[in-house]
Amino acid sequence: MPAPKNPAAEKPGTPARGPRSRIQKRNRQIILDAALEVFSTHGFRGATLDQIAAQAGLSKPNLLYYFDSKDAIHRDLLTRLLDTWLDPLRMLDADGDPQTEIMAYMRRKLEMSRDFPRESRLFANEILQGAPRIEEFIRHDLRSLVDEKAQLLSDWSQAGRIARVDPYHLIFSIWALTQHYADFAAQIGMIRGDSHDPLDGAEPFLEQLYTRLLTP
Amino acid sequence: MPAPKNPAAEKPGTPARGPRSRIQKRNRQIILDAALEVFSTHGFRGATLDQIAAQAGLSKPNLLYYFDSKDAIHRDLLTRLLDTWLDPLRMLDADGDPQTEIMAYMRRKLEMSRDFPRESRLFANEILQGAPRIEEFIRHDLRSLVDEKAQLLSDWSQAGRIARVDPYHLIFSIWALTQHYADFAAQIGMIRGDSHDPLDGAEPFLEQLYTRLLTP
DNA sequence: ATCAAGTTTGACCATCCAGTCAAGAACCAT
DNA sequence: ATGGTTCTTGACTGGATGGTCAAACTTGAT
Repeated sequence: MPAPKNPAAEKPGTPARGPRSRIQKRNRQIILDAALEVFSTHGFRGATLDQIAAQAGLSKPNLLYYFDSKDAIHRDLLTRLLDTWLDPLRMLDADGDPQTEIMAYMRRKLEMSRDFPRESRLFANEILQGAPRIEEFIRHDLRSLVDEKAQLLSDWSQAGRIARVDPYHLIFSIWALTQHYADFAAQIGMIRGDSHDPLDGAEPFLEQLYTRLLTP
Repeated sequence: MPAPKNPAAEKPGTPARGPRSRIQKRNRQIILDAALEVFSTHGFRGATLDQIAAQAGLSKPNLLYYFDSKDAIHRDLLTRLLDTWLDPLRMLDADGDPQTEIMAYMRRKLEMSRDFPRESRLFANEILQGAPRIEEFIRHDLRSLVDEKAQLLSDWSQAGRIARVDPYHLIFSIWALTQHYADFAAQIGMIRGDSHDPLDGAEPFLEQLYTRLLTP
């Protein structure tokens, strides 16, 4: 009298906390990487499981052995992304030198565009669609962090340690300028030549820009 | 013996150059407006004809009476968009005062983000997906325009009429900073409060930023 | 009023796509 | 080697979606 299903061995997805075998770990990573590639360029609805499966070199049913659904893959990617998305801004240190700190923040964000352009595009896709899946994150985690750091920037500004600038727009400008190099890389490549690194020259330019903007 | 089809009266779409009746003109406009709304937030594949039909208050077959296909609607929107997308940069006048001209360009782009945020998001969606449908436009029209204006900026820079800046990154920075307010409006709204106008304070900030950047 | 052209739609079709399932293949502890 | 577990997949299903069509309705010139 066999049980209708193996009771303990559910889908490895959500219930089993950590991937057990080496195969699990490896394949889940392969799938997430393939899915990041596909979701970041086609958006959630524009991506198909077949595309992701092909990209991963696995069969579609095999994807669904490792993840409960297309949505679960996407959610997993977003969760991992958001975990680290705030870090650069979090590191803005109230005790450091204002200009140095802001410059370092800009540089960290630029590095993220260089090292994780697909993650940036995944995020951009989500925001473009009205951020339905990460609304809570933005309204709470991101908002409170931004409010806190804007206050810090405002204090620095008041104290004359940086020029008088609107702190929110200062933060938005860093987001816009750095993420642009990841999100619009296709356009930049077509304009400057595809062999050209889109980020070439970006850092000196942004350093010049923010030095001039922030110096009191 | 009626002809199997009315021979001259094809689909009003491509063949008939201009919409004839008042109804044609009105409904095509309604459809394009609805489609812009839906495509700009969901992307091409994420949008459905049913969504567009509902938004337009028309039936799905009726959409397809006015346009040959989903793709035709999208193509029409993009074509109309690209027609005007270059205008702000085109207006950058070699005979004007450099700082005034660049500032005016920035302001025109910011106005476009204010007045046509959906068009900006439609464009952003297209670029995020690797610009498959507008690659030719970018590689030829946009690229040659940017090259030309970059040369102009470079000349101004060499002549000491503006600070020494990388002309390409200067242009990209204007794109990034202005389009961000349209493309990431959802995020800005969630951070600053949805009742708050996302663009509030943007113009003074950008004026300050570019004044400081460009003054020699 | 009449009728031909233009407009609208319910019903339908073919394809695509997320997700299922049962059977088979690979793995691994003994 | 053996047997239970984990992994893999071909074949399938149900629903969504782009697009068709013929029949009906509306419009406007006469």
